Amino acid sequence: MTAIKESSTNQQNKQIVQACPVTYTLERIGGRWKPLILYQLMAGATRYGQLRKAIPGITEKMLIQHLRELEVDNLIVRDVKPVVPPHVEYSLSENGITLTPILQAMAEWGLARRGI
Amino acid sequence: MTAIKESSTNQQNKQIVQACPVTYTLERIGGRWKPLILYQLMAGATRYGQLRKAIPGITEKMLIQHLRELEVDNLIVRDVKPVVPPHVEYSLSENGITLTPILQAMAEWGLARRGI
DNA sequence: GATAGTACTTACCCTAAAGTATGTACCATG
DNA sequence: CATGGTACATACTTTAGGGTAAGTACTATC
Repeated sequence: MTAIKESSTNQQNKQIVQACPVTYTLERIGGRWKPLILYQLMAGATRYGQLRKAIPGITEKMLIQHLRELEVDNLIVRDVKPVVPPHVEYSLSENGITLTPILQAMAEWGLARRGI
Repeated sequence: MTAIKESSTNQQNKQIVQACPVTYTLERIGGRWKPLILYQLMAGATRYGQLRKAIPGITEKMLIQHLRELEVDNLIVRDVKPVVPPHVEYSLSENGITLTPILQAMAEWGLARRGI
């Protein structure tokens, strides 16, 4: 139960800025680790532990937090196998798959501009 | 003269994450107001004051800060006419123009997913 | 000499995002 | 009954991005 905050200018501006559809999109795929997570999942369904190993530097808190956000935004699917020890697989949703051309375009653009 | 900071994990992770070309791209076009600024400039060269009026909510500090970053990243060009009162025009650089298909793709994606 | 108009600049504050550290649940195995 | 393995959860701290408010430079015009 998060309290309703007084609308600070910061909050107001968040709303204003969301009128821009590009901003809307950036808010779904932004965040420090989301591109890396999405990249991993573009290669196919992946377990939680695999993601953690595949993305050096990410903490468990950040990993799970971003996974939850991506799930809420309907970009990925979380599949829990009812076994023990737990086995949880993440994969791109149909909606998430529609991001791949955009991510690829951004990857190409980035590769072409930076030094290495 | 900004002091050289001890490499906090936060800093380290920034480096790590930049290995991802998508992250590199997002860092150029991210920031709350950059998409809106770029959108305005996609319509053609625009003066500082026009930008400020065209983007409701933005403060002068944020506008100039983002303009400077975009200029440093060679995405926009700053053209100062030597008159008084000052007359400064901003426009997309050739490099900046290469972003338009990506921004358009993101705009379409965003428009298709959100409510209104 | 006060005001206006454009394009900034700078010192300070506040908050949201990211990071740290530790704990939980479940069962199998030794 | 302690340990290991998987997939989380949560309280707390730090940092960087964004916002506030006020000031600057230049000249023309009243």
